[in-house]
Amino acid sequence: MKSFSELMQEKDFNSITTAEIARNGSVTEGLIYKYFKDKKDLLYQVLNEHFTAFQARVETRIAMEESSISKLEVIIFTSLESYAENRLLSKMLMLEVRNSLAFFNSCAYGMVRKYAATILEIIQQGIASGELKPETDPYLLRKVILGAIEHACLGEIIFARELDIDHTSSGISEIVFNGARA
Amino acid sequence: MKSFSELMQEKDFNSITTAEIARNGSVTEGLIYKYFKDKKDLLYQVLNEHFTAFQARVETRIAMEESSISKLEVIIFTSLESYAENRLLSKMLMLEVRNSLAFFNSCAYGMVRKYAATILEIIQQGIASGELKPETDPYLLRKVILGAIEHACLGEIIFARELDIDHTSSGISEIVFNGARA
DNA sequence: GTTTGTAAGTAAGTGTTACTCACCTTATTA
DNA sequence: TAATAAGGTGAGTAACACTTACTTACAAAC
Repeated sequence: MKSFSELMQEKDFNSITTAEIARNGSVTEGLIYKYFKDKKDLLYQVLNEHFTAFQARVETRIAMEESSISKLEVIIFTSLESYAENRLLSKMLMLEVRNSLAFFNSCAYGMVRKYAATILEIIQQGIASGELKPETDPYLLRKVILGAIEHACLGEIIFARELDIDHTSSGISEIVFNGARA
Repeated sequence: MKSFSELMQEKDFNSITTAEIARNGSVTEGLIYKYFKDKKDLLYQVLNEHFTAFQARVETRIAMEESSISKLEVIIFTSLESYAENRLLSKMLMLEVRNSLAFFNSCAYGMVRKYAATILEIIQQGIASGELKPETDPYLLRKVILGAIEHACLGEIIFARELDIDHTSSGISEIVFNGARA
């Protein structure tokens, strides 16, 4: 996993060969398959470690917020921050991970679900407390938030443009919570 | 392209072999490479046809709307409709196309840019006419809309769940234009 | 202190698959 | 009619993920 993570800093998933991973890790190719089902399984386990750390960071931060909306704002900000901090990993996540159905059975996807569950709970609390409109579909609001976060980073990640986290996260929050209509 | 489109109805991109495409199209493998740079180029040209048809449909419909917001609502609805109508193609688009940088140099991506440009123009008109808040970042609003559309379909497409177009599109519009805050 | 079971590790494959290339055949045109 | 290009072929090749038969290290159990 260490060897693979190192190589991920240099090149994308399909360009990394199992021979390279083995060589870089000073083991033989065969050994990889003693510990990992296949090359993708190796990737998913690396992602799982990353997601676990991210989830911990998110939970620490939202514990410090009072209102549901400010919790959601913190989630938006922290997500963007994480994308910006781990550009190569994010690129892999957005471009290469989802293209296999195996991902959706992996432990890494389990962490994604946990993250999504956290967001849903906050939204439901917000509706219950009257902060959010009672007619809001919580699942749909979650989708809009997650979609906005991801799409906001997509272009900047792919084309290696810099990402203004503050402007982007406050802009998303403004649109999602207050609406774009004048 | 016809042969490849047929196979796309059955299985995903990586599972379709060039040998199969050739056999199904009653030509030899070598011939494919006379007309297409590689396997992905073939995919991109199929996508390009699809995007061109979609763009035409969108433009016809928005020409019938007066306000910027209703034009954008039409775009949201039409996009969801297109995803729902072409589930396999959409799956490929969301899961398999983006994972290669070559896509971003393809003619298919050119159509995506055109679609994005259409949305941006409408947003800018909306700001100019006072329909949308003057402080709105048009690029960010576009990202939120596009991200919301895509993410709203993602789960339903991947896990083959049915997609309620009316509920989803009106829900997205409500959040994006009026905000979720009570 | 030897046996036994298992985990760690290896080297040499194999099968699949995208892609190439030298060559043939049919149409077009000067 | 000859030249040229376009349409088409089939046998190959290189790369690469993955397998397998085998060896070594090293505990604990008897």
